[in-house]
Amino acid sequence: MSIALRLKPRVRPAVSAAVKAGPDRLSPVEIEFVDLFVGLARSVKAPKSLGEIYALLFASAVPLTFDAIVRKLAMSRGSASQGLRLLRSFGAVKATYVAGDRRDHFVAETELRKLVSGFLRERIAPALEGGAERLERLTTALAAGPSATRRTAEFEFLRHRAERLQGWQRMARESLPALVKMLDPS
Amino acid sequence: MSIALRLKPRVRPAVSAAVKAGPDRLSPVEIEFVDLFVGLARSVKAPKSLGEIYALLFASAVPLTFDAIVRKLAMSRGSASQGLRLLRSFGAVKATYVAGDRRDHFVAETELRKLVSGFLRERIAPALEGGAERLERLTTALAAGPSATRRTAEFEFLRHRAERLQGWQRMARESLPALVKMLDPS
DNA sequence: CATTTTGTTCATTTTTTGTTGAACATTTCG
DNA sequence: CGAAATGTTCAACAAAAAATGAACAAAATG
Repeated sequence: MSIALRLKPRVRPAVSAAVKAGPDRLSPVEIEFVDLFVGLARSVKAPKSLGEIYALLFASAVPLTFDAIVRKLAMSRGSASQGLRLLRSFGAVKATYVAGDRRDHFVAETELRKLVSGFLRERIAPALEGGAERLERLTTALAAGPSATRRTAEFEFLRHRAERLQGWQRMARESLPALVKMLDPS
Repeated sequence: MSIALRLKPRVRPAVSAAVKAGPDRLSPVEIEFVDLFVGLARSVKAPKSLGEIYALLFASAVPLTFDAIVRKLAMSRGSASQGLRLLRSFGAVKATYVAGDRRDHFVAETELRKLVSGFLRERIAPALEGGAERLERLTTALAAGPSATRRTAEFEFLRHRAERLQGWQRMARESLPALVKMLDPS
């Protein structure tokens, strides 16, 4: 593919060549960034490719195109596409417009507050909602009365535990936003 | 195996039978608990078995033996063993002593504060440490000087980004404990 | 001691998750 | 319009993670 590019006769558009090409290999420093972020990704049990992509953007002073990401990370288009989608859904990456180039150009969002709140919004909040739903079902099943459970003491215990779960939910709804707020200034 | 048990002639020891056996099937309410906790486990990308075990203990008024867990959840001994180990490492499950029974008896820890702090201690803290280590390496690679990177502007940018990472670490070290503290009272 | 009970380890199998790449839109350009 | 550029989707493949169960260790029991 790079061969095809080279073979294609082109007028040298002064700057464009340097901008478009760039080295296909990661610099030592970039490798360190990638290494670091891949480690972080793994620790959150996110796909490695996410870490790679984010690292590359984090370490880039200029917005990078889809193609640049694919080339520099030697990664499939499919992974890049899906990785970028996820990163965007988390608000960890933004697409910026670059004049004179119809391709998307991506930039890393580096504000910790935004990253965390994106993570909470996309990963944690849904789980909490799902939990709330199930908790209702549980309460219903429980409300079927002591008839469902043999002894009343047992029944009372379960009711107590269900309440404990509600307490957890309340805590989560209160303290997670507080945590985000805590990350605000420097 | 269950056949072998049945074939083995036994004197009925009055109470012991009921204590030892218990229903091998989950009650509808227990199923709801398991369902809920398996969902939570998945959302944290923890193995399903963790959720099952914790749910069972959470919904049990009495400490359960290893064997009871294996039977009620119809799960392999291997999974139960590993699951319990992990849960204990998180402080989510405690082993209690029960007189006249040499087997371990397990109870769920239900204080959200303890669960979260265990999670942070076992899963997040190590990641942060690893990150710190890599960040040092990165800083070193960067300190190799602008010589390593072509332009000084680029170099300055990378230095800036590395500092940003240090900021993240500081934030994490400060706010995570604060979050735990926030979960304390009711 | 030999035996049973209780639980752990670990090689293997199963399941889940991530990656790849080619086919398929869609848009731009000449 | 036809060709090229740019991305996305998805079926097939690969890698990683989890579950299984039999072999093993340790402790208690008789």
